[in-house]
Amino acid sequence: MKYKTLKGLQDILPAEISVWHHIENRARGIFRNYGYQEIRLPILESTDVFIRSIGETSDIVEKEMYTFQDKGGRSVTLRPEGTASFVRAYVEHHLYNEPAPQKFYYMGPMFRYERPQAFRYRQFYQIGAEAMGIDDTKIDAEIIAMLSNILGSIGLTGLNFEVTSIGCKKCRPDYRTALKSFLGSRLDKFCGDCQRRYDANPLRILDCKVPSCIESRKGSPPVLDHLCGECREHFESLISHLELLEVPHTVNPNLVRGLDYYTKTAFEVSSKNLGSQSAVAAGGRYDSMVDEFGGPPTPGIGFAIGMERIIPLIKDSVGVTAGPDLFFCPLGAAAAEKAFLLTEQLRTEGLWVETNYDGTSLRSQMRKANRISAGNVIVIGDEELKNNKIILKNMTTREETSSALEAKELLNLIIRK
RNA sequence: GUGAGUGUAGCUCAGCCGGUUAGAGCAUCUGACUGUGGCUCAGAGGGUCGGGGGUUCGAGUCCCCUCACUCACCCCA
Repeated sequence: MKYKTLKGLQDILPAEISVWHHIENRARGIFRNYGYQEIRLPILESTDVFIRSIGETSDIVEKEMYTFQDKGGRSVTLRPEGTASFVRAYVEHHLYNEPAPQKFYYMGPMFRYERPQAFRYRQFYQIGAEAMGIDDTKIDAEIIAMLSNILGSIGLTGLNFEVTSIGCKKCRPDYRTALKSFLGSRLDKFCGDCQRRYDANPLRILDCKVPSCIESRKGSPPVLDHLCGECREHFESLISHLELLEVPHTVNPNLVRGLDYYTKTAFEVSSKNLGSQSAVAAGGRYDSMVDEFGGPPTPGIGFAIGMERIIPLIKDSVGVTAGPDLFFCPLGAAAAEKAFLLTEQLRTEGLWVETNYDGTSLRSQMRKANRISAGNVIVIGDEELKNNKIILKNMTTREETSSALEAKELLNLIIRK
């Protein structure tokens, strides 16, 4: 085979598209109820947009971006996630001047140059939402409730909602140093990965699954105890609002975000029914990002759902698309011309109609009609042309109805069923 | 970037210790008292055995290299 998709990229074929439509349609319905409006953003951005927001030392920026030079010598990058592009657009178009909260959603592909594995691709699709301009935790609880409703409406069950607070620019550095001083004294007891994490991302050590690391980190200072007054209050308020809305959730202080821009609220939804890539959606608050992009200080919160992560969980329960309303089986050249014309006429009237294009036997035409799940079949031969009468056969009930060989009458006959 | 596994028909796979024209099921197409589908039966098309090199009288099978895919680690939706 000469050409194939690039590593980690995939074609989405008609056979699987109904699952995608199902998810997108359900999500759109819920977004509407919560007042979120669609925004469509470019896939390509100036590289700085991502470096500045996601963080220079994050894994995404350090080794996962599709970055290249355009013909003008500018460094551009295929977006590895949606929020940075969104905030750029939010500031560029002064959307903060609309009444708060401003609420947006988007759907589309993201790109990360990673080694592909189960449920992880280099081009992957996300459905994301962003709520801007409100720092009250009602908006946090509301967006998590909305996420829960979307996932439920799509048909997902057995999900685990985890929430935490990762602090803000004031208290996070304090916690980081407190944690490092605790871990530093016993670093030799941790695995190689954790020793490397000590400098790169010490919080990640709290999430390591190696048994000796779990043992060695016992007694480490709890994150939530090191939040500043404002962040602690915010987190407690979030929990009480989640309880008010009856959104099921568990507090996981060791949730780690790979993006630098998050502040306070962070959350993640995972499924036990996936492989090691168990996160199906994740998000959090980003209260200083708009500011950093040159806009007025504006709080924001958002999430993204990973399409490829939820599709395997529901694909068996989503029905497949049906076949044509009508299939013509013409016998002979004159009948084929007539069928061809009627096909066109009935299509313009709103029916899905197919006809046969070659002169094969009736048996094989019927086989084809059956194979493509046609609802009805009409055989046209010399008799039918001469008498201007045909018989419409319903392929599921085998019931036969006679009719004139004329578009209007056929249309009525099929629509009535 | 690291580690392991797998590459034979469109799909799922069989192919013994190396041995003659490489098989099956499903799918596709055709046919079964020449105008009626699903079931059944018969037949046909479809393969440079991922690619290259080596060993051998002989390689789908053994060895080396390479490419691709898969899973896992890292990290993440």
